Amino acid sequence: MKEASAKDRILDSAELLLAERGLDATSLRDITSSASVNLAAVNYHFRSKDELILAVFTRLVEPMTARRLALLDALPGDAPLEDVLTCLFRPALEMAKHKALVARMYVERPDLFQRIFETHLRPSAHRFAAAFSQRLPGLGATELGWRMHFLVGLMIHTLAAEPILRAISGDPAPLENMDAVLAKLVAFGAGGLRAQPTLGEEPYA
Amino acid sequence: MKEASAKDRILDSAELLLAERGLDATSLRDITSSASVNLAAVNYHFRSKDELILAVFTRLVEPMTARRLALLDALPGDAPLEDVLTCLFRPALEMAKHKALVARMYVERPDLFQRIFETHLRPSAHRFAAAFSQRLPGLGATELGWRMHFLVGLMIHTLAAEPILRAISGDPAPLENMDAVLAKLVAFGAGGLRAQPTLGEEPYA
DNA sequence: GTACAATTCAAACGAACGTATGAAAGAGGC
DNA sequence: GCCTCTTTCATACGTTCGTTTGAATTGTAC
Repeated sequence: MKEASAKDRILDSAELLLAERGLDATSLRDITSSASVNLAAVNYHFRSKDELILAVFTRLVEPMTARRLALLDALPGDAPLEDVLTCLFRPALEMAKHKALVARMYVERPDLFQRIFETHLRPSAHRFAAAFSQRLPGLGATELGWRMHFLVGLMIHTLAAEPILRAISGDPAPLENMDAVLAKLVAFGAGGLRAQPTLGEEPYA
Repeated sequence: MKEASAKDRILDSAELLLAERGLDATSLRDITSSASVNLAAVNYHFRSKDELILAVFTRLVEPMTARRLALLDALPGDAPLEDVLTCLFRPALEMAKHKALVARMYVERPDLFQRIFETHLRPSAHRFAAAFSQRLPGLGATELGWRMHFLVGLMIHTLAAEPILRAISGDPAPLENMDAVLAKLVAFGAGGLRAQPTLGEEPYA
């Protein structure tokens, strides 16, 4: 049993705590004491708290994107819309227990989120846009952009909502049954994508 | 032209700054200097920062709920699903320039959000659930609960996404044309609500 | 073993935060 | 005028934060 390096232990603890408590609310002291390393180790291995957050997020997003594209590539060309949505949603739901981090990043640090989006998310977004467009011939690029934006909303909200769902529903682990949640997400998303497009024109993307 | 009271000026400044910068990231000193009041005024008129946040949020949510119910009550019994969704979404989009506050509250302070939900949102949620259920006879209570959860996700995400949309699309005010956004939200939401329900059973609510 | 780089450590820095205090100023009734 | 209650004010308290420093320790190659 190899000991994990200090750098990795910091990443692990940060991933857990940042998702659990929030970005601002988690101090470097929380992280380093949880990781059993010295406080200064963060600024030695990473350069600042922001860079640490970025590293945590990158480590989380990179395999997710890879998995998404792998699933999409493995899909037959005539696969239904629902299957494409599954390729998009499943890897997000699979992200261990740290789903909330994406949502926190999204609203607390849009500046950092955008950096991740440009480098890791935008290329795969284009791939999915093409897959959707092929299956929704009546939809213009503008309308599709908005609808993909809505899909992101469904996803991020569901990832972030575990504590809320727990409080509201009383279920201690409402996202436990991943496949059931995934099925509901896919059904709703497909229904929304297939809706009759509106008439107004809006610039987007 | 009557001068606004210190209490109201604090609420106004807090509403603006909290939505703009985030809950933790906005200090009481930011708020009081923007409102041109003494720092101690916050702890005099409200008891703490948390109570101030709660007051800001309550002042925002109360008329929104009232407007929602008013719109819903004015709806003919045979109005289509889309009209019910409009009653739900329009008041949210109408909330001046401080829409992002709802989303920030949602992910940064779920504890405070839940207090607001219980007192101001849950009753109207039941009214809307009934309106939806009546128009979607095939949908069980569990499935409807999840789909309303998805609707909240659409809404909160759209409210929160202005800075992201601005960064991604380049449009300086992508939510400016409220009616167009509303139409897209309603179309997508109605499509999702009408989708074929999944088979799995999940406890909810 | 010795030299050199990489890592860890305890300790401290200045800044910013929410909150509290007690005196000063203002408003209204008499 | 004076008394009382409300509101404002400057100032300070104690805490926590991200970051830095310089010495101690560990690892590695010769």
